Amino acid sequence: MSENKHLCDCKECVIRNLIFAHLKPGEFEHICHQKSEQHFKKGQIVIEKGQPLEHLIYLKSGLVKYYHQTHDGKNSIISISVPYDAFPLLTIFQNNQHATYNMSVLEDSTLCFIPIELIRQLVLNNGEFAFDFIVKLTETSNKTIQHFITLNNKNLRGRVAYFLLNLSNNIYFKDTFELPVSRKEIAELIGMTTENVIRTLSEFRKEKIIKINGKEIEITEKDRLTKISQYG
Amino acid sequence: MSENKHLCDCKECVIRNLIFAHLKPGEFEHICHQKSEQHFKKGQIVIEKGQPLEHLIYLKSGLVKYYHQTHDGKNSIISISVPYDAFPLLTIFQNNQHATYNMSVLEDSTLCFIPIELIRQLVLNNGEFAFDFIVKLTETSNKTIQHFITLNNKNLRGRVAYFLLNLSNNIYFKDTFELPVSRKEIAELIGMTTENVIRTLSEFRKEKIIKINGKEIEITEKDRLTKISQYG
DNA sequence: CGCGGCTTTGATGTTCATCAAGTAAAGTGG
DNA sequence: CCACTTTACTTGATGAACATCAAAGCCGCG
Repeated sequence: MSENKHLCDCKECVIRNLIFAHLKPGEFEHICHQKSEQHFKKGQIVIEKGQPLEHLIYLKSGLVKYYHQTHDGKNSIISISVPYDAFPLLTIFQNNQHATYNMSVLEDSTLCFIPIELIRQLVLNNGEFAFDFIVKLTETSNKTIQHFITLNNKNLRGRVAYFLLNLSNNIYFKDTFELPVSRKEIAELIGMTTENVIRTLSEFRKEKIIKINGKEIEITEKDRLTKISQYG
Repeated sequence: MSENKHLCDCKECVIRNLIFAHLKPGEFEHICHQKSEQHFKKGQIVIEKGQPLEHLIYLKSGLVKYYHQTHDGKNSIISISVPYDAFPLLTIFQNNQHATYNMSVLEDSTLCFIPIELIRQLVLNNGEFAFDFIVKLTETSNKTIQHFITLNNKNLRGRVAYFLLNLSNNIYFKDTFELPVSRKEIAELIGMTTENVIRTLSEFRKEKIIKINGKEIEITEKDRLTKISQYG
């Protein structure tokens, strides 16, 4: 490629290395010109179940949740996504292009919108891209299914422990961190009531397994927490 | 293609219309020569979690289950697959080619084994195939996730009703049918104990919503069953 | 014909959701 | 910036839903 005054900022984007690793230069430019970025404020709803879906919606910065709402208004969080997570891949290419889940923003976030038609063309014309796409899709799908299986085999203490350990080991990579979500959202994610999330956290505090200061959590006895999570 | 004495029997196979709709003639022959068929008897295990996975394992006839086993030996059934179901797609192309779930046979079954490498080549070289593959993958994944969400939002009566209606409406397309699984397997599929599955079925019988004769079920009051499934 | 797995029902206990009530924190409008 | 309102958090008490335990009948299979 020759030099270009307006360097496409997609080139800096980490997504590139995740699902766009095998793009040819022309394809890359194309995406860059058709994509758009949008900012959302905490709490804003990005898309609701049933709405027409015309873009692959990717998280550049911030935090989002995908959730399901029952007829009586109870929410179940299916996944909380950090930037460059592959979960959005699961939500496109399905029954006549309508959103399967609700998506809203947990923190102020920047989202990237890429027309689905563009992705479809890439799949059709670039085998390596298609393969990468499938691998990511499979991994994400299995991770999500595994999440549900795991929860169904744990009691309340096990679930809360599992949630805390997941944050510590897979997201923040340290033992002290800020909870990115409310107690209510924890409850919706791990399938219990808000009261019982709080109760269980308090128990852990009294048992000196964790320290709590508002949204700040410090895991002081990771071994015990791990055992509780494994439950037996 | 010129005439061929040994017509490939894949040509008759329904799978063709599901994920192999867009194969070019040469590709088709190739699959046909590399695939192999195997018969399994009721109860036999086809593959266990962690074993190397070298084939896309497709169900031609019979019934199989994919399940997860906890450390203390309890099973959760993730999916029960009828012939030509797309669930097997979810199980290939993942972390270094090892099985994610256990797979065993619920009835005497015929399975078709297609080398994964062959599928990979198809994805790389045939964009339409890749696209079909992705759509099926997405649909199956969402159906499975939906299964878990649905269960988590139902009480025991709702779950059993949902299970029966699923068989009646989506599998057998009639109101009288043979249960293809034991009470224990129903329990493992919808996340409750065997005793409570039986108890709930008995309740429905006493309430004259269904008739039971061993494994034969007749749904006599589908409306009420549907309401119970919707729960509220 | 007897053994083991599947099925069924009842009795009991535990886990968890629900209800209630109060405190702390965080928006909101004047 | 403060009064006001709303939302988030916390703890305790209660009851319902469900798992577990126990015991017996049934069926298929060697």
